[in-house]
Amino acid sequence: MRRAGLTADLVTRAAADLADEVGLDAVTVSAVARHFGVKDASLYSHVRGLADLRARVALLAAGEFADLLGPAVAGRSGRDALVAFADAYRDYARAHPGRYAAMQRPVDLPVGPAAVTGAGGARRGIELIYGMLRGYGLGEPDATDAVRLLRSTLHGFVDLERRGGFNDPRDVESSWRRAVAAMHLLLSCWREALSEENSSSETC
Amino acid sequence: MRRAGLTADLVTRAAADLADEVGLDAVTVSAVARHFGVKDASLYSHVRGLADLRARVALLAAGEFADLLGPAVAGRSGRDALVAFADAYRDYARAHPGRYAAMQRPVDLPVGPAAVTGAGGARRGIELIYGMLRGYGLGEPDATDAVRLLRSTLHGFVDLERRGGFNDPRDVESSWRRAVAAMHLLLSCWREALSEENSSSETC
DNA sequence: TACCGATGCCTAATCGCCCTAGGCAACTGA
DNA sequence: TCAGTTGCCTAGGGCGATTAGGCATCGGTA
Repeated sequence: MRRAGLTADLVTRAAADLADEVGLDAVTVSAVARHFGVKDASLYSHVRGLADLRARVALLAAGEFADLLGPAVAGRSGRDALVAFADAYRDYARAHPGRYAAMQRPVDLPVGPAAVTGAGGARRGIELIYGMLRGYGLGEPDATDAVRLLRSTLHGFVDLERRGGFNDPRDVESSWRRAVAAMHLLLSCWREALSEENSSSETC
Repeated sequence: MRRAGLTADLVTRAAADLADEVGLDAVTVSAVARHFGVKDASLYSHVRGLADLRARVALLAAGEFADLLGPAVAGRSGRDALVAFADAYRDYARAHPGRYAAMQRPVDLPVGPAAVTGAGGARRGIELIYGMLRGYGLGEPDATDAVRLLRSTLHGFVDLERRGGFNDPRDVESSWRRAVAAMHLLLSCWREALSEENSSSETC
């Protein structure tokens, strides 16, 4: 009987692709097994179970994501960097909805040494934002607040868009560009308008 | 044998409470049945199935949510209204994570006449934001873009917070206040800084 | 009060998926 | 060539979703 030649990596990659196609919730051990023409039980030699599989997809995605965002901002700064970062962020989420969704849930289970590389992906992503913001000259705790705001807006927009939350006929692309422009404006204004003291000012 | 006296409403409410306790994903027909001391099959007289149950929870939540947000902004305007709205939004999401999650997924299945009231909840929520923004004097398409941006940021923040996405020691409350302040600043600036033409200006 | 129809809840049964245990065959390297 | 490793399989238990069909319980009516 021919062997399918599975490995944890192959299985993870197949699961990730499946997630992008049919949604993360539809990713099932059985479905992945079917994809390889193999019985469900066979996957358990490579993956601990469903939770482990999902965690691996999350780590894979985080790595890919960071690998994509890094080059996007490399060599740019200020507004250019922000726009490139934001667009790369949204593009990835739209091209890989399942992977993106997988990334969102916290990875509880350690998955071995590969976890280091993968978890590094998530961290790397955050670091990238911090680095990007350096150009806007923010110190702590402003930088943390700004990163959180930026992450919230990017994630929120992408998440609402993915779920079909924008029904108005108005072009979503334009709304996105405006949103990114707004983020740039905000980051530029931050020190004057949003720093600790004058948090109620209208210095616009 | 005593009857449990179930109704679609009771079942929905129990499912919503369960979702808030253990997470939306853990809401199962069996679990809700157990809660009533009843067999799973019995629920199918009141609810079409799991998808229907989730849809009902979503509609219930949307209604409650709008009922909460309305009073929060009533009688306020400008920054006050925005802060009250945002806080009510976040408070609801934190107090009712399961209901909030249920609201996020689109309701595919019509659930009968009750759907009208419920779906009205979602619409009402959006209308509220539009109304609130009226104070900032935005016309179309600025208003739509601004609503989308505001929704994105609020949802994104709340979603990241719920998932434990904020790890830094820096107080999340402060970050939230800054984020809301930032939204206010943005809405105030919008016409000067973000309207169609001068989308690249730094008029801050 | 006695009856009757509606309907609430049950049993029985099927299916899909998760997961474990144990076995045999297909690869690997000596 | 052969022994050990390991990949995939069969067998089986458990749980959740869902359907079909039955009986008891309820509300209303004569």
